[in-house]
Amino acid sequence: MLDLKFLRNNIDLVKTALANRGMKADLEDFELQEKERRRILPEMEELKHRRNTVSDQIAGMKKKGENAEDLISEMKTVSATIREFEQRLAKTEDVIHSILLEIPNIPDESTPVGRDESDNPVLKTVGDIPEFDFTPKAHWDIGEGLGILDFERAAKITGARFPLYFGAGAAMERALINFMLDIHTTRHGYTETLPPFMVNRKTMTGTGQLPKFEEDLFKLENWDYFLIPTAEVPVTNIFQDEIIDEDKLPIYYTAFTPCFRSEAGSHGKDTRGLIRQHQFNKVELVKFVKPDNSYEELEMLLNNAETILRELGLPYQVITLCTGDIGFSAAKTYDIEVWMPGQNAYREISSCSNFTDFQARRANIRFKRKGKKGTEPVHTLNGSGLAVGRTFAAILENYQQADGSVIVPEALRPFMRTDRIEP
RNA sequence: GGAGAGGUGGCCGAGCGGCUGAAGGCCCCGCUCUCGAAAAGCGGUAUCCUGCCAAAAGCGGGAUCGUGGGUUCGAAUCCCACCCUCUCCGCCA
Repeated sequence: MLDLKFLRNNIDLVKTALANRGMKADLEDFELQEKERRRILPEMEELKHRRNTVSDQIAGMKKKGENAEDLISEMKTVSATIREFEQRLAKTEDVIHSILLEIPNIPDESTPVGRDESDNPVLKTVGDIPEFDFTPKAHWDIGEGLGILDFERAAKITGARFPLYFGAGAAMERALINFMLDIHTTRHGYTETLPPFMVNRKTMTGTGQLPKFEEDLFKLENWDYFLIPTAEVPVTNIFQDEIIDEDKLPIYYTAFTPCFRSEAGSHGKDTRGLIRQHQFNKVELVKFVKPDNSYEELEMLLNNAETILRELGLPYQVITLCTGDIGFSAAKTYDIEVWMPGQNAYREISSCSNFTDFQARRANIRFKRKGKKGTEPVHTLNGSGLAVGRTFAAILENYQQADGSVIVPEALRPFMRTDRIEP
């Protein structure tokens, strides 16, 4: 959410930002409603002021045993008028608030202007792409060949786009989760958390999934609860409506959770394999920081996510998302894309973003500077560290052997009972 | 599911129709005392919106005692609904 005063004073800047994102919002209506609000407000407050002073007066008179009937009857009509003003004000404030909730964050100056994903510049490429003296297979063929993945039975149990792991496959998924959490907690200074996997509407609004993107979420019947699409949602909202002490910042949290996404509008995309599932596992990194250095923190966060890929020996590239491709709540985003030999392409495996004060304002997460008056919204950041299912797929494809077996990356071996997965 | 208790400032906790943005305490920040510290003493210390102001500071106004309604000239205090927490009983991983 943008700051009301900021928006009021920078309408043109916001218009440009929206145009760069290829979107528009009803800023004309906003200006109209905001003008209306500021017309009603002083009138109403003046009446309330009168009511407050006269009520005191009545109290004084009653104490002395004087008759206050005239004042009381006057205040009856004043109160009725106030009630009318309040209703009108509530209406315009509702409209303003709902417009505000639908305006995306302003991209940072360093976010390149562009139309869509084809305009995302590559920032760097890391690691050597493996060479094969046979035609590398896709991970779903490898996994099914090894008997560690079974999409057909998963579809029987639930439906399309659900994973089912067996044996060494299930063990490797678990090993990856432990491996990632261990690195982030022991080497990168994150505190492990294990949050709820369902959240309420307010929490979903806090991070920006609602109100605009409800169709992307799974919602429970008879409950106003949603399955989380990422741990970002429950973890960022840990400090919802709180004022954090300045010396507690920065706060780093990591969390393993399953993620649930309806993938509305992705029909026909990535229909096979682990890339696009309704349920997948992810280790997430979340930061609460002071505004002063949030972009430095983003670089560190990106590096924390990259570490996992480097440790696993997986080749990848980092791209900067352009204004046309960046998410609703983000001001700047790096995507990490892992090399998938079976598809001869880089595929997204992590997304690291600085949300600046956008989520903090929605979720009302503030901090207080020592010796200074008032509060400020914190800056929130998050990134996948990493998407576990996609990491699993990347390992199968990059470490596959001619005989159909898969070598377990060295860093992962302490977490597994084997150094090779064989049929 | 049944019975009861309760939600007040950063924290603890009093208030139960007007003089209460809210006693008292703690935390924190200044100052005094001290070579310095501790202790003690004094003072300050909520948030949001809004007017004056280029802005900051400051001053003025409004709002906020779980949330939303209601009663009243006036509500933290009374009434209704909802949410949440705790205790006991039942059920259950």
